[in-house]
Amino acid sequence: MHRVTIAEVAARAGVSTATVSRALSGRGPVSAEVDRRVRRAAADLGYEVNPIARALRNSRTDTVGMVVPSIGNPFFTSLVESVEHVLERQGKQLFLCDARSDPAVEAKRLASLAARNVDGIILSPTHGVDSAAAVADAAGRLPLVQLDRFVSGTNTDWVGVDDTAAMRLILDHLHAGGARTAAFIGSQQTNSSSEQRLSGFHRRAAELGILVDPASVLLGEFSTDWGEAALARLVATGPLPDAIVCADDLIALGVTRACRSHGVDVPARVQVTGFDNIDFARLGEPALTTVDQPRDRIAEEAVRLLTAASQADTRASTAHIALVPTLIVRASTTAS
Amino acid sequence: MHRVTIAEVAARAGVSTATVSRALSGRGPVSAEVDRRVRRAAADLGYEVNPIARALRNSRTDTVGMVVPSIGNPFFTSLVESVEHVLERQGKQLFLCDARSDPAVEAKRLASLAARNVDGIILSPTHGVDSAAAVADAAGRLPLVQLDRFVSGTNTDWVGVDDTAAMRLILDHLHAGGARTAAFIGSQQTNSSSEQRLSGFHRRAAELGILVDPASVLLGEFSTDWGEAALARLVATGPLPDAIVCADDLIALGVTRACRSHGVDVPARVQVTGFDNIDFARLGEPALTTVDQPRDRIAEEAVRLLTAASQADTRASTAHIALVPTLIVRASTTAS
DNA sequence: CTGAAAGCGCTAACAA
DNA sequence: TTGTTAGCGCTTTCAG
Repeated sequence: MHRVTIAEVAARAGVSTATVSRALSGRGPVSAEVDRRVRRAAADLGYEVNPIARALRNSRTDTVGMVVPSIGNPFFTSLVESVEHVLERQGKQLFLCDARSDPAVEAKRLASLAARNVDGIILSPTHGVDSAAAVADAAGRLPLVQLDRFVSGTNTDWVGVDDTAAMRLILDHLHAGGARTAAFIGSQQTNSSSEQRLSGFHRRAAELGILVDPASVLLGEFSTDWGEAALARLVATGPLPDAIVCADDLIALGVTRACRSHGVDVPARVQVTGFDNIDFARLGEPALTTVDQPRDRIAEEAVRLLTAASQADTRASTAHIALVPTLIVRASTTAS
Repeated sequence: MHRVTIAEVAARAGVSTATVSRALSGRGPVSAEVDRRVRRAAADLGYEVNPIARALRNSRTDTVGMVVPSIGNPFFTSLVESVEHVLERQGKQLFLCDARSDPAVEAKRLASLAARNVDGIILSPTHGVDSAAAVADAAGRLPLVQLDRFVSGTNTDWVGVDDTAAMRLILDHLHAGGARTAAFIGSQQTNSSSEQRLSGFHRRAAELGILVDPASVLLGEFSTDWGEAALARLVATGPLPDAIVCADDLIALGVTRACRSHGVDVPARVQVTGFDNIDFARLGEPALTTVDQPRDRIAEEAVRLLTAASQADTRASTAHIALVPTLIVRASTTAS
């Protein structure tokens, strides 16, 4: 299985390798006649560029790296899909890595991507603090934009959703549905999404006069298991609130499932909301009211920022783009 | 942002680049003293190998490519997680690609992986027929093992689950639960999983004397939407069967959801089963009885086959490894 | 045990 | 417009 090289194409077309390179890459002057001969020869031989040789020469790979906290979380996979779609239009490849919610793994992946000379990195950081060193390091070496979450103390581009606005939408809706007390089930405050959503929750609840028992703010992780466990705890410890605001759809799915097994009626006894609008949110029982993240927009902006960063030599001021989310009303809440 | 090269390490250690290479890669004789000096210099300078240069020289990348039909399908993402886990133990990286259920995209990804000199490819093919050319081509260039599904007419290693055995488990269980008529909701017969599951279904149903109305074999795609649509069709066209066997969990989740909205009691009126045992199967209402695929085993075997294939020069006989699945009984069926 | 030198496949000066 | 040449960073003969 021999790999055809540019030299063989050159020989067959009767020109030099430089000319072949110019003809095939389309930059550099080539006469129409020679161009034709070269393309012909390349086609005959079944020539394909060797991206590795090209990368070594150019230190560019036309590849973007992406690192997400967990490929098992449907929100991130759909974000990946959006990003890949945008990149494809630019003829770039995506190199996807899973950090397995572990800053150490994440650091390895970032280093490896940088070593592989990807043209830029799109990262949704695993941890708001522990990810800092690796992120700063990677950002110092190549263009990097953070997605959805960001690491405190880093100074890179970021694009995500306005969590505070989202919480406003959610709480206003719950309030309209009659909620006067509320609980919050989220993840440990180890990432920005979690923090922003919780603080947005507290703020709007206060403004609306919705009571939040500190004991009913439960922080675990972004998973259905945690949602189930947290609801069990709420049931055990006291009277249920009118509404339970969850930091993401996985948690909310766990909560509604636990409500079913505990005989708690959703939304009649307690309203429940999610966050992200993953596909499965529709399928819960009841279907989840949630906040939709404009993934395609997020992906587009991220790629745009990356492209801009690779072109500008001067590190221009960094951008923080917070997109406005949309409330998706379904059966797990009462207001229309 | 300058990248440290082997030459700089050599200069600092007062040796040649060849010696540095030998010391750092650990092959080739190096005196203890020199070895220490080199490592010291490398550490001081923060040297990291350039994987691109190494790949160009060695035509090996320590990277395995993986192509799945859809990264949005949780079954495939969990398979990816398993594979990555196994590879990590061997110090290899995974390059993941999404074929978006499109043989044309898949072909591009395969070609691109081959061009990038990955050491091998793990593929779950999108289409049983249309994927053939690209798969054969890729398999001719480097080690390739198919996972879960396979393309007819190709001759590569394969590892997956014994679909026929799985259908036996499912139908025996449904039969024990009293089912005497059954429907099948699957995807178009464009991939082997689909075909095998359907034929396994028919065979065991016949053996057990379970009646299958040809009109109740509905083929669409692996998605919740299709599950919902198919159930609506079953409801519209006639008396429901005692059981609905779905070709994967996504379909089953759609079916149970539609059952709720159509007021069909699961499992009292109709039993429903899924396939794959994705995380969300537990969360449906009712929780899904399904068949668990031993993902970790599948991943392990796949990587093992790949490694074997890269080492043997002679293309040994190809292996087809069908692992035995396990029935997971939950609330969507009646037998215990 | 170590160094010199060639070369993986490609592209960008520089010359012609 | 085209060819010659050097070199990206690394590994591996081949001499010493």
